[in-house]
Amino acid sequence: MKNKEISALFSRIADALEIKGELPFKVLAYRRAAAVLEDLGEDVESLAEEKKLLSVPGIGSGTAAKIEEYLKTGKMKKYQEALSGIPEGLLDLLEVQNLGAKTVQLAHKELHVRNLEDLKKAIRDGSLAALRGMGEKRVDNIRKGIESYEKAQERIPIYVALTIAEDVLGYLKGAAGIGRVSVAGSLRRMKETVGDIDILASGKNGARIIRHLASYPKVRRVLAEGTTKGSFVVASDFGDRQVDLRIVDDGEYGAALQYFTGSKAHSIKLRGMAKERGLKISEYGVFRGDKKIAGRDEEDVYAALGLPLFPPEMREDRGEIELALEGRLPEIVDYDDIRGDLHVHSDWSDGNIPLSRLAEMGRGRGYRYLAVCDHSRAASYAGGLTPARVRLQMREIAALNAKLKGFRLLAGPEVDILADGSLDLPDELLAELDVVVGSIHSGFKKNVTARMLKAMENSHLDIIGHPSGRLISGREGYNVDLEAVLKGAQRLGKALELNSFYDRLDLNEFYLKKAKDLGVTISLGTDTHSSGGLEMMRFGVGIARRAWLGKKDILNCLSLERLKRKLK
DNA sequence: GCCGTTTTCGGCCCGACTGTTTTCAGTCG
Repeated sequence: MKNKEISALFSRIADALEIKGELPFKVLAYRRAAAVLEDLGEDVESLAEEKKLLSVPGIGSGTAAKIEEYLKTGKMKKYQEALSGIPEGLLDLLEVQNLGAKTVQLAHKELHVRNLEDLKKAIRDGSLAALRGMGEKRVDNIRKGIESYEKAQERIPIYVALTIAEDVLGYLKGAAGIGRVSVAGSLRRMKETVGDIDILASGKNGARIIRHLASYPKVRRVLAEGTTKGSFVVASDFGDRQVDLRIVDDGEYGAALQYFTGSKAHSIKLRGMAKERGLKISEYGVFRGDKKIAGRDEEDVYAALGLPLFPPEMREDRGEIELALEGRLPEIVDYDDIRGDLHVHSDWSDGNIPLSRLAEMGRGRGYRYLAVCDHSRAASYAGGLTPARVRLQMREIAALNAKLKGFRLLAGPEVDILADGSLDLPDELLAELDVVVGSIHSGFKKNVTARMLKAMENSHLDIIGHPSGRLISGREGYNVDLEAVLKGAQRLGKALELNSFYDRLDLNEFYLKKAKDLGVTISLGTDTHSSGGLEMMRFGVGIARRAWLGKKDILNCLSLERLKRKLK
């Protein structure tokens, strides 16, 4: 897939044009094209072959031609042209907070700044501060921007972001005069990683609420502090992270929540629609002329445009608005539709929770079942179980189940898919188990596609675990053709896992969407190894919702009885 | 550069905050 590659080119073109002072809308168009490509589920190359590039919103005749040129020749003339006269290191400066194209352009023109080192020098010797429109404070802010840029603030995993956000939310609720309060932004939309943490609150005295948060002991630095808006650096177990807080009147809360939840593309489309209908949407409400017609609740804002209240996870401008207008918005899975967890480890292999405790934890969450999926012997590093140990564990599970009412532990190892695609436990044993998850744990680059396909030929296998093998924190994943695996799963009637551990979220939302389109069933498992692990289910469901999966697409929305029928 | 049940030309989301300015420009989301 060359999606990312081409997206990066467009992004660089946008940066270069912006520094050169090109028409802002042109820059925006390249940015939009880059963002669309980055987020595109389809392979841009196959789209180009099928002559469907123009059907992608944000791709027009200009960018389509450039994509085709690049696919054909490996080059893009516009790219060379845009970057001519721009030193390599200059574009990177746009990543620095508080430093935008205008200032970069100025520093380049007046001081011949070519890269970060030059910029730092210009700050040190005072030449930057001496430029027109600059001054001590602006330079100081740029210096701080460089500081955090050099700390290479990567994107924040959703689990980390939500932990910090809920901590701040708890503190904010103690503020005098505070009304409603919620997370917003990409965190509310449950993206797998977020850039920053957005929180919205309503209240009469915004300045006081913002001061309240500024005095939170975990706030290390106040970046901005106004009457409606504040930015803070908050300390956490996961490092310092930026939290943005906005305060609005309670009567504007719905409009503000809609606006600050985004996504940007979704909101821009709404604003365009509003304009067509003689309305105006802002974070303060929906207006006809000077008259406010909605704003207190999100639902009213959407209703003013004849739209339903979209689940935040669907607000990505991926066709949801058009479908809703036709009354065909799909119903997606809810957080409490999940009847059980289909991937947890116990202290029999590399987990640290006894079976009896797992059963209590599962029941405590209102589940009807929990699949105990300890590793098989090939995963020796994880204390993988031999066939004899598997049988022993099955007996203990049966004994526990005999004592449980309305809840079952399911016996189901996470069996290794070996180098030749066979499974790491004998067929006659697999036949006796409730559920069989097959996963790759070694040989990430070796014939992974063929091995997975062969494993799926085994009639005892039910689910392929973490099919891509990627870790969000930085492991690329298997060398695998997921399209082929999806088609194999469709043909052989197997389920694929959505591993819901926050650093995996594997399959990702794009392949999940494809799975849904192919009618492939998805199984949600948290890959729990320790206490708190079951909580990861919310991230899996969040991603499932982003992929528009419904109850019927998900194995563990089934009752125990129907699940058992489906598995055997 | 993209886009169109008002348009193939002429629009393109819009407001807060900050710092530099005597009324606004840059940056951000």
